[in-house]
Amino acid sequence: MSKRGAQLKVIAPLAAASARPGVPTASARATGVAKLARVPGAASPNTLTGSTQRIVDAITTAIVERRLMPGTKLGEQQIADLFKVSRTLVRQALNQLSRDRLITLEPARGAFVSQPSVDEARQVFEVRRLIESQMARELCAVVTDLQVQQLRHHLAQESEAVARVDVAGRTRLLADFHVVLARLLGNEVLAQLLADLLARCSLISLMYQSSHSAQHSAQEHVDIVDAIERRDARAAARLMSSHLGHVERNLQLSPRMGDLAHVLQVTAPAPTL
Amino acid sequence: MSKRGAQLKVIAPLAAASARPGVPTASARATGVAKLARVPGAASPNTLTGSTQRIVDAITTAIVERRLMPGTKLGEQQIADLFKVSRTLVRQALNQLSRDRLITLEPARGAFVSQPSVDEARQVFEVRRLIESQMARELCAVVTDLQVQQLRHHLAQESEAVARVDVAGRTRLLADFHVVLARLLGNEVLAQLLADLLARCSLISLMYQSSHSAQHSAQEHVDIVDAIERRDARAAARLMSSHLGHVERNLQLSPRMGDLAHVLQVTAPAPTL
DNA sequence: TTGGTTCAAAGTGTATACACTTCAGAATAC
DNA sequence: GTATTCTGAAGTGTATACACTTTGAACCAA
Repeated sequence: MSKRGAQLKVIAPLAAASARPGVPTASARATGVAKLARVPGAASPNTLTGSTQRIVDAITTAIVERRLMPGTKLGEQQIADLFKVSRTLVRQALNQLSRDRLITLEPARGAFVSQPSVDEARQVFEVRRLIESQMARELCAVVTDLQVQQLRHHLAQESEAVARVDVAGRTRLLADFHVVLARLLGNEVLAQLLADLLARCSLISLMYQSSHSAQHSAQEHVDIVDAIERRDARAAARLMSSHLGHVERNLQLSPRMGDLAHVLQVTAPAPTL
Repeated sequence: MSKRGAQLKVIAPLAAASARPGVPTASARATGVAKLARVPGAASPNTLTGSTQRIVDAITTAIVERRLMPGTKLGEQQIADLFKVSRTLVRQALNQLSRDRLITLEPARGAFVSQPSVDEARQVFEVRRLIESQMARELCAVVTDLQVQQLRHHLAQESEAVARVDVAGRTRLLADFHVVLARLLGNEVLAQLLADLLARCSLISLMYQSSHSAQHSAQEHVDIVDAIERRDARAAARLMSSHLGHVERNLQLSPRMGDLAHVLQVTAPAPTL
């Protein structure tokens, strides 16, 4: 009883200061939606409507920053109390999150942080390879020197975060790198699509205990930008592909001993069998 | 008053017989969600929960089959009455649809069938080219003879629908072709991603009056499958890319005379200026 | 102890109620 | 006659209420 109550305390700090900028994941959609609603001065009434977005962002961040583990139950009333809103808004938020595959809704049972299967993990990475290698290739044809500078700036931030062992920050930056590339193509649709995939990847890599060092990832990012700066399309595509390959191979996708849940393919509580 | 009431009658027939199978678009997600919820015998209780999915499917189909034109307002109570449910479920459905970009929610004003901008249209097609050309290339490496047969079967259905001028059917089949290709790669994540993009494309092509003949599309599909059968990766990718290029170029993306709404960049009702 | 049954607490699913915004038309001022 | 303000109907945003499902523990039987 009190156990479950404690589980969710992890979101509590976010309920207050959840307006933090720069969350790279699914919350990026907020920007897109705001863009579609061309109401000129609708900034402050948006804040009212955005109260469900606040919840989405908080939970997304909590998942990505590993404060909510896969399988955790998200009770509606519990979250409603934390954010001081009614279940109505919480349900809206949970629906959005389930659409992003960050949580799974089980009918009449509730919402749980998703436990992506090994298959799903492989597929997500395959899609990323497919999209991002091509993206890197095409970027070489249109990238400007100024944009390369922007990329360098991002890389600098990455290595800085790695150096000072800022786990949350570096995780965000390492993921952001890929969205930044997409955005350089001037294609917001692509950027959002990738942002969604990356949020799923965060969940996947925290579920399957990635052993891929942040240091290593950052270096591979540098290599990719080098290739892009040289306008070497083939190398850029190849490096991107192998980078994603490395990340994927460093996941413990073959179930390890001791990780009974994966071995037995059990999702949540064991069925009555 | 009665005018708006009449506008929405177009969904009415669907409210009854909306369980039609094979809608290729966003409703495909239903399958995915069902797959994630591994509850064994949860088929019949799902029907209850699926009452909001019924609404999503009906509206999706209505939009794709051009019975709901871009800009049409979707009043919550109106839809609720049609489907004999409360606004709660309607709002859930509208939220999902807005997530798919099929409708646009304007705060405190309501839901409208989306009017994708020219920019958005271009970006969606760019993403499709990026994804699908690569997809066709990779498919050549793994496709089996049996799968080629399946593709031939699909092509046969396409040309049949084209022959008997079954507009709704051929539209669905022509879009489905691309999802079928994705599914042959065995990647459900990719398939769903593409399904979403295709739903947006339906909206785009009906908004910008595509002049691309179904006949022509079907023939290009045949060419693509021919290349795949020969395992000619380069040709398959090139044909897919040019196919999508043709479809895009046949959209009236440069605003035509007489299409005041586009020329003036007005979204819905003209502002007070 | 093991297995099955019953029942109440907890939680989700849907409907309804109420507050607040938008919008159009009437009334008023100039 | 035009422009402005006011007002109420219509509609959206959020909260609350109630019905139904799930769940787990107590209880009983073998």
